[in-house]
This record gives sequence, structure tokens and C-alpha cells, in this order.
Amino acid sequence: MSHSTKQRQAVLACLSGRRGELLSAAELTQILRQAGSPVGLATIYRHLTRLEEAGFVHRVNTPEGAFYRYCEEESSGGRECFLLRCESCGQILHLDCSHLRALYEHLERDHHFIVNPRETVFSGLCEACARRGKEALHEQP
Amino acid sequence: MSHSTKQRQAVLACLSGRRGELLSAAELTQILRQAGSPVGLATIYRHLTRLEEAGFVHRVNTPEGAFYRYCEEESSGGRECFLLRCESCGQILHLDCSHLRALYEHLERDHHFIVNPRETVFSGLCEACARRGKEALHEQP
DNA sequence: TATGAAAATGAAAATCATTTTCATATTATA
DNA sequence: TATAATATGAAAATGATTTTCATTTTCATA
Repeated sequence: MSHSTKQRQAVLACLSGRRGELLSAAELTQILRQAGSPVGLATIYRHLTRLEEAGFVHRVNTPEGAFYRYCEEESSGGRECFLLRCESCGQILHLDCSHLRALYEHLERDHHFIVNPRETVFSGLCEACARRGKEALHEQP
Repeated sequence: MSHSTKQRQAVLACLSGRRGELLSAAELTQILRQAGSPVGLATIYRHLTRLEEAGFVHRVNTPEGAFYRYCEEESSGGRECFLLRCESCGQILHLDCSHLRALYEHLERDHHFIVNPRETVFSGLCEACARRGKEALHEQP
């Protein structure tokens, strides 16, 4: 049995009020503290884990640690979203692309691998960083 | 200037002798110790970092930590390899697939995102684990 | 509305991969 | 060989996450 507590509600409410945003456990702690309802870090982690297991939030793992975001209900029309992470600036982009969906179907049908898009992060360079990198090649040292 | 030391050679030799295998720093330490040429963990990490920067090894990040493998020289005909990681059994599969290459070209051309295949790991379920999962659904509790 | 068992909390300690420090050892070159 | 640059490894530091445990809160039931 799970009890409803204000900490539990605060964590979910914070993520729910910031849809699309990816937050770390530390950022959540900070936000909740500033909002006047401080929640211990351990409790934050516990709720994030439970909320993820219950399908209310998604977790995205990066080399810099885990980030969490509110889970739009895909069952009710929400589009699956793919994640692109820029290795240079750390930004995480969301992409809805039919080619990607098709590729995942191909991997499943022809390579017997069922991709979990929520855990899969394409690592690379975003447009701005790629351009910056190119320019750097032409600069004087 | 970098000095050639037996530790440096041992690390590269170990990875080079196990092409295709993904090893953690701890596993490398273990293997080298058993082979009679122990190398300190800090030194292993230092060499792995330098070898990766120099292009001799690839690093793959997973929620369980980083893994390293010898870098086949792609410039001389080696095929780019894509990484699929089973969330259930932890196995990492290598895949050479033209659809994937095509998708990366699409992402670069149409979404201006340059994917780094070495850092990108598709997370999901391998064939065996997917089958096991399906069977489990039909089992009696 | 009281009671008590189950569940939740948070501070502090524990983990665990990785990095840094620093005193010592090794390498390459003059 | 001397010596300056570089490498080593043990131990300490880091930082994200998890666990422990004494205390507090929730909620079904009396």
C-alpha cells in the first residue's frame, strides 16, 4: 500500500508543471526548496524511482547522471519522442521523426531487437555546436 | 611528450588481444593482474582516457559505468558498428546495418544533428530476453 | 476521535565508479 | 651519468545514488 504524502505530491507536481523539461534529482531538490516545500534528497530519489516504475516519469541516463521528466500519456495520443544529446553543450533535444520510428520497427522485425526509446539517447553534436566546431578549425591559434 | 611504459603497452595489448570485447576498467585491472602484469586502477583509467583521445580505443557509456574496446581502424575498411544494449541481461550487441547508417545521414541532413555512433547505445531487449519476457506473461504465478 | 501497524521521511553513512593528489620511480635526452 | 619531464600507484577526494535507521506520518479500524 502506498500512502499519499505532500513530498510525493510535490515531486510529481513539480515535474508535471514543467513538462518537457529534464531535471536532475539535485535540481528538483533545489526547486522544491525554493518553492517552500523542501524534500530530502533521499526521498526525491525514492519517489523518482517509484514514479518511473509506475510510468509517471521517464528517466534519461547521461554520463553526467540521470534526468527525469514528466511522462506525457502516449496511450492517449501523445507522440513518442526520441532523445538527442549534444556531447558539447549537454543540451537534450526531443525529436519526433517517422524515420526513427521506422528504424525501430526495422530493428525489431529484422534484427529481433526491441528498442526502448525512453532509454535510448543519440549522442552527437547539435547544429550550433557543430557549426562552432567547424569555425574553430579555421581560427588562428 | 609521452613515455612508453610497460603499463601503457599492457593496457593497449590487452584490449588489442580482445577485439570486439567490451571491458570495464575493473575487468582490465583483473585481467592484467592475472596475466602477471598488475597495473594500478588509476593508471588504467589514465591510459584508457589517453588511448581513447588518441583514437586507439572506444568508450561506451552505460548506466553501469564505462566500457572500453579496441578500435578497429575504420579508415582502412573496418565497418562502423552500432551498439545495442539489452536492458535485461546487460549484453552489448554490435550491429552493422545500412538502415542505421542511412538514419544517421537523415538526422544529419534533415535535423542537423551529427550522431556519434561510438557514444550512442540503443537500449532495449535482445531476442532471448524478449522471448523470455513473453513466456513469463503466460506463466502461472 | 483514538490506536496502531504499515509506510514514509530525512540526516547521515555507505556505495561505487571515477578522478585527483602526491611522494616516488621511470624514461629519455643532454 | 645527470636531470628534467613524465608515469606510477596508494590513498584520499569526488559526486551521484542508495541504504540505514530512528522518528514521523498516514490511514483503516475500533
